[in-house]
Amino acid sequence: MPFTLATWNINSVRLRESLVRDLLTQTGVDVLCLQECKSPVEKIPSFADLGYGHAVARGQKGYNGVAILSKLPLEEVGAHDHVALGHARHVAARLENGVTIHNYYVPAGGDVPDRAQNEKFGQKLDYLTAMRDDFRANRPERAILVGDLNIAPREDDVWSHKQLLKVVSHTPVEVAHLAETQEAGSWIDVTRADIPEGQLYSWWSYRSPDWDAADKGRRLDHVWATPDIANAAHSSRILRHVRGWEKPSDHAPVLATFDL
Amino acid sequence: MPFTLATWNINSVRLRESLVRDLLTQTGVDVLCLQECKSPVEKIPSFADLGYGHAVARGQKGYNGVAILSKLPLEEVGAHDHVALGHARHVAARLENGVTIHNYYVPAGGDVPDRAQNEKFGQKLDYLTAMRDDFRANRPERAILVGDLNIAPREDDVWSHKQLLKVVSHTPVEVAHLAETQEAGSWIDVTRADIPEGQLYSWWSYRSPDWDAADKGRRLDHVWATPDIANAAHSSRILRHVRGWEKPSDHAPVLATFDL
DNA sequence: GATATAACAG
DNA sequence: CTGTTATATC
Repeated sequence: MPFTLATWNINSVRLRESLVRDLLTQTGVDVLCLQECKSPVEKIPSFADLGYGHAVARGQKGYNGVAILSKLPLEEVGAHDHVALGHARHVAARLENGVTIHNYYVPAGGDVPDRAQNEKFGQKLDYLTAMRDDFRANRPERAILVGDLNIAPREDDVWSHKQLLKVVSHTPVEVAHLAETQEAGSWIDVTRADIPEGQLYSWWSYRSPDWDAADKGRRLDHVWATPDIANAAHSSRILRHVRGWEKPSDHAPVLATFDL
Repeated sequence: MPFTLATWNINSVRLRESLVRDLLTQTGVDVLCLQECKSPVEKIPSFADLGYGHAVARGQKGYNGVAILSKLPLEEVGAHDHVALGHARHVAARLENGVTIHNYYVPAGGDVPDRAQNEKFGQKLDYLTAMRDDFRANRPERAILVGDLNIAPREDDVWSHKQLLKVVSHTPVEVAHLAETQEAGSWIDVTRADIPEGQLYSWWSYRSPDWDAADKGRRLDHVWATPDIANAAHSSRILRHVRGWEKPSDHAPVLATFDL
């Protein structure tokens, strides 16, 4: 049974409930992973009427928050609080086909890319290290990892590699940490396996009103899979037009289909 | 030349720019006096494209603020800061026919109708006294006074005279202060001269979702004129339906026409 | 209930 | 620029 999965940083699931509904209706994805729900779990809207009767989530009042909405039955298999930040940044669930889905929202890391000056930057790096150590300790199998990892690793994942080398999300130290995390789980970057060439972005700042023309984007949102199922993946795509919807999130949904 | 004038507490002119445009387009009033613009003067939207190329205003950042928008040429003739509150609560302008328009936003007065317990209530009374003294010192002629006076003077200006006797806006001491202010300028209550009988409200609280059915209103917004021009007034009306517009102000516009 | 402000975070 | 949380005001 092939299934299609999407990851989307929604930047408030309550404010953008109608956008989530539009995405679900228009794409019919089987699984939607959301980040930055900014909502306690009990106040996350239900999408059961659209066929998404299965959901697992972690939430808190004004910040962070992750949710997995699904047409297919789901079993929650835990949630990490790496670095003990007390943040709702991860939840995991297993489908009936045995595939585990990890939904992550990695800390943004603040403005200054220096852990001596900026505590948040250190927490971001430590968070990635904790993820790495977890994957080393518990090697993932038949697993998919999606989410807003807040790092654009490749030169063609940003609008200007040179201008972003010292900008949080594309600094060499972050990219190195992300690479270690990826290697630790033998994760395959499904989006880039499918679309190996060319500029690819999933986020455009709110601060540029002319985001589409200026196109100063970054690929912060990712779909990864373990090698045992990575070759089942295809049809990866980023729904750029969603960034242009009325009152949009600053992130666009990233999709992939798995024949499993 | 007859001209029609409206007064409307808009509760943020920037948030409700489209409502102001709708009112101007649908009524074609010659002069619109706004209160609670909640905007610095330089950030008040322009309505010149609708024919309202003349405007005078006083404003401050988050509170108060008054503006007169006009199709007819206007000359600003000053603004009072009664009681030296530093609030933008009055502006006056003169039309080419020699009529002076005063636009007032009298302080609301807080919750407790006792100047010993509630400083704001004292300021409201003092504001009215200062208005009175000004009219005694400078007797108005060929003048119109409009605005949110935050007092419903008559029994039929409130949904329940009895239940509001101790509620700020309808207490005897406020009504007495308003009467002195009115007498000092020999002001005629144009709305009540035109519509002498029956309940008449211009404000319904946001706190009642069912404002229309419950109809617990108060007439806080007034149109007054000096005796030399008061008999030229007719066709007074309160646009109650505007209170039911999408994202409304809690006040409805009050209109009058003057044949001058 | 509905505006505003401010500080914080993205 | 766009969210959140608070608080203050009407």
